[in-house]
Amino acid sequence: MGQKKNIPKRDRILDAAEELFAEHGYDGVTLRRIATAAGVDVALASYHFGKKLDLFQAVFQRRAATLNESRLEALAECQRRAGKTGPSVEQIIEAFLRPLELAQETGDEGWRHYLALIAYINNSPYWGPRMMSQLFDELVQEFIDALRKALPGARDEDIYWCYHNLSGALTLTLANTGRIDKLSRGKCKSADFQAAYDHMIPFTAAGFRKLCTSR
Amino acid sequence: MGQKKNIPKRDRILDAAEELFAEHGYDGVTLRRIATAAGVDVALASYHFGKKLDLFQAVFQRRAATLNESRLEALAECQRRAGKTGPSVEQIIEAFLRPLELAQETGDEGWRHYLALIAYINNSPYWGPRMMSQLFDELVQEFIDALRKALPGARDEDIYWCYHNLSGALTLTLANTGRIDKLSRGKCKSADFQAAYDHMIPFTAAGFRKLCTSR
DNA sequence: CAGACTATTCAACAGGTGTTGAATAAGCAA
DNA sequence: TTGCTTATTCAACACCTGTTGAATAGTCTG
Repeated sequence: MGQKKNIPKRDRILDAAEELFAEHGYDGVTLRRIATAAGVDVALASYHFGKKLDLFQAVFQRRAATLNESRLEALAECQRRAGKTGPSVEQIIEAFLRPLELAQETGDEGWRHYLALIAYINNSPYWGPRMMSQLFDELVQEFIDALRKALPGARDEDIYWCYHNLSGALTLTLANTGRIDKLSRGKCKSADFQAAYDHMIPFTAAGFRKLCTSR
Repeated sequence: MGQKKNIPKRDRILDAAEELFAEHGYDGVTLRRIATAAGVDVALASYHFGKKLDLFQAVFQRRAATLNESRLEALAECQRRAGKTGPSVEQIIEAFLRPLELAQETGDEGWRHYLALIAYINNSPYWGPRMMSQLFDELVQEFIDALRKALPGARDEDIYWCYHNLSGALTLTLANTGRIDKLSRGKCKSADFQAAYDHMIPFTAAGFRKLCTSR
């Protein structure tokens, strides 16, 4: 139980904030609750991170670079493998999603909480426009470019709407609300991310093909 | 500007709460802010609705019945039209989505805010499990049943995962965060709900077919 | 060791929170 | 009108919020 004593308190604050922000949102969490969960005095959060909003952004940024790198690497590798013809839609979407699954199944609960936080931010009319672009736009555009090449002749408008649908399905998966468990009466488990992506990849790939293939 | 003077103050509170809760979430809004936006004293919210949480649920419930009826009616009508063979996947999804578009384009901003609130709740690990089931499970199961008939031989697990993807795409659309506007550099507008559904219907229908058609 | 810097806690603040009870106004029946 | 009920405001409460400055402990360098 007390094995986290080794982790520096600064990091324990980030971990606690990550988990609580992901579940209750920015305003649903107080600094005192974060401090208590981290086993730390309230003032320490201010000392390390300044204002509450700065802590929120620190949590948001902590894992962003790592995540972007692993996804870009996955894209690069699938492009390498595909050779001259370029990767298929499925392969691109797989590169977009699988690194998330890996992060979620890593045993480190932090990644699961972090990705739930991304879902919270991405779905929020307030935070979404303020925070998503700065860290994820560049990555997304890379994937869009790859998709454009895999879908020659597709209208840009259609590609972006398809990506919107993919992003929505992904966001709800990351949020990990457990709703599908109830709906399906246990047949599906929202914590089973592998199953989620196994279904999401062919599902969305078929959608892209349907809308973006000239016929 | 002052044309809402006729609306009873009780309803003005609901309207203001609806809009603010949808944008900032439950904890991001104070009763005082709601009261100010409604042009009303703070205590009036408590008088009409009791606790803050009760007001939140009142907002959540106000339009639920109307919404469910219009969607069930759309399903019934598409089933009537389809006759003995039953409606196609596209037609079922259309019945699931179009009433939302109608509500959003009705000129009454309230519906747009309400649906954004649904998106907030559905994507929240805290509120989702607590609030979605009670009002929307029955409706969803009706549509799932229709989809089962339109996709004979499909495994239940696959159907539910497909519905999950549909629900995610829909949720992000309702949230109306404007992110796709930036990403597409204006080519797509998240406020253009008709365009959103025009793309979402064939996109998700193709996904259902891909995963739920035995081959 | 001293010293300097960092990390952490303690105590307190000014302001905001939801909620309540009494006071006042409005609407309506008799 | 008189009464009664509902609607609305006012004032206040006890509590919680983020933030800060001073005080204490810890860590490292010389």
